[in-house]
Amino acid sequence: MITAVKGTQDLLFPEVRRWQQLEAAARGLFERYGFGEIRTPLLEPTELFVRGIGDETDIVAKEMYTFQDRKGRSLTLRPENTAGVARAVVEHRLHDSPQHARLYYIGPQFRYERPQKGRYRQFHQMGIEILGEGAPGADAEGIAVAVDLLDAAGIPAATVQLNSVGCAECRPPYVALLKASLAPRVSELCGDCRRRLETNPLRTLDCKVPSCQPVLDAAPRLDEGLCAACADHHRAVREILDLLRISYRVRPRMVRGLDYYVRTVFEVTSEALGAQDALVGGGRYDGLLRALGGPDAAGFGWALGMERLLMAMPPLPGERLPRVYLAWSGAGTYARVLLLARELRAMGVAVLVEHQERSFKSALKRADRLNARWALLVGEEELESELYTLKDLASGGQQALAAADVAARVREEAP
RNA sequence: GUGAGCGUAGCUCAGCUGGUAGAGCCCCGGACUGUGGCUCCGGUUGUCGCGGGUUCGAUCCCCGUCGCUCACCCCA
Repeated sequence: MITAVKGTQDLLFPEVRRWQQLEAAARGLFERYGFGEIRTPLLEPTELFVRGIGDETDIVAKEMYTFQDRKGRSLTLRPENTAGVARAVVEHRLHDSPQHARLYYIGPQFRYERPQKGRYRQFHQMGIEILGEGAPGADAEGIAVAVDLLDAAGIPAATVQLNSVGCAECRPPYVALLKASLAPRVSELCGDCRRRLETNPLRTLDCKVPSCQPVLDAAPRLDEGLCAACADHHRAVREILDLLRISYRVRPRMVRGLDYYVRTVFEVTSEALGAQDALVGGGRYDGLLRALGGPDAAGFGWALGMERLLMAMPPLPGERLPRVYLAWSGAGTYARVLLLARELRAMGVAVLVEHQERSFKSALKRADRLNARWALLVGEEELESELYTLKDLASGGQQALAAADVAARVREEAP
């Protein structure tokens, strides 16, 4: 048996209905905030992610689906969408176009990781990008979009966690200071932190191992290492969030795994999830466009994990589909029923026809199993009178109606 | 990449210290010859993940392997 590739999955009805509703709700919200959709390729040159995300990051170092095409070019299935959007912006010179300054995307992403709850090799993200706007209001508004989306989805217990990781000016000196402070006590750190000290010293701050905490507590604080401009920016973002009545927690040690972030970084986590509890992650990425050969333009964005959001969302009530199940019996009825079904569909009614002749009893049983809202019975009597028996499967009541009246009756209820 | 748990019918699972498999659900039909849901009756479905070993005999014990799940790492 051929099975789906590890870490990928088929989305079946009715589960897929939840995806459709989430996407529709998100599109509506994004557009109310002035965002327009962008669809970028799933496949990009590997170089894009190496330069955009950073070759030292876990994503690039060990989690990419990378392969060579027939001409030997290295291609990668996108592990996230910001780099692709940035590439498109630079390529089409969208940075000067106010029309394209606010973009959103919805689509699959790929990372070669060991799957677990809330983490898949093909997963789906929706996200926004605000380009060319360096003011702190953009950060706060971007976070507001995420919060509104989670509210609309009915997510309980979601917390915004906020931090600033500085900029190209103040971060390098801080990292040097941090490294110097931790080096003498390296023996007290966990194995992971010892490794991080070499590869990405900032990440040690995020360590949850208890024995590391005293050492990290004694280390110089990231917020104290911020330059005046970064500190002002951070303060302003918090003030605007307060103004918007968006609650958040400042986590001075939160650091994110993509190299392109500067200043604001944030996450939204939910207790409704397992170990992989981040629903949304993002931040400011001034400088990314430039790193990709574009202008020195500001950027802010986030991505939301759709599988995780759906996991945390309350379930939908069951649907009655198809709306009308057409049951028939008797010689010569089938031909009439096929035409009747088309007639009803043309009038906007969802109809399912049984192609096997079966008893009304058996047909009604199937209608019930299919969770149909109505059954339309067509036998010899109906063929004769051209009045069809419409049965309400919830109440059990039924009436004889002409085709147009059947359609009208069924359409009285919103689908 | 590392660790742990689990692979028995389409699904959820049972199978006692080894004697070659069962239930519920689902599906189909009937009781009710033009009326579903409840009830009752009947019917269909298995390389016990795969390969090897131990044994008179393995779904059960051992080894390997593949898959799934959860966790670590990291992230959405």
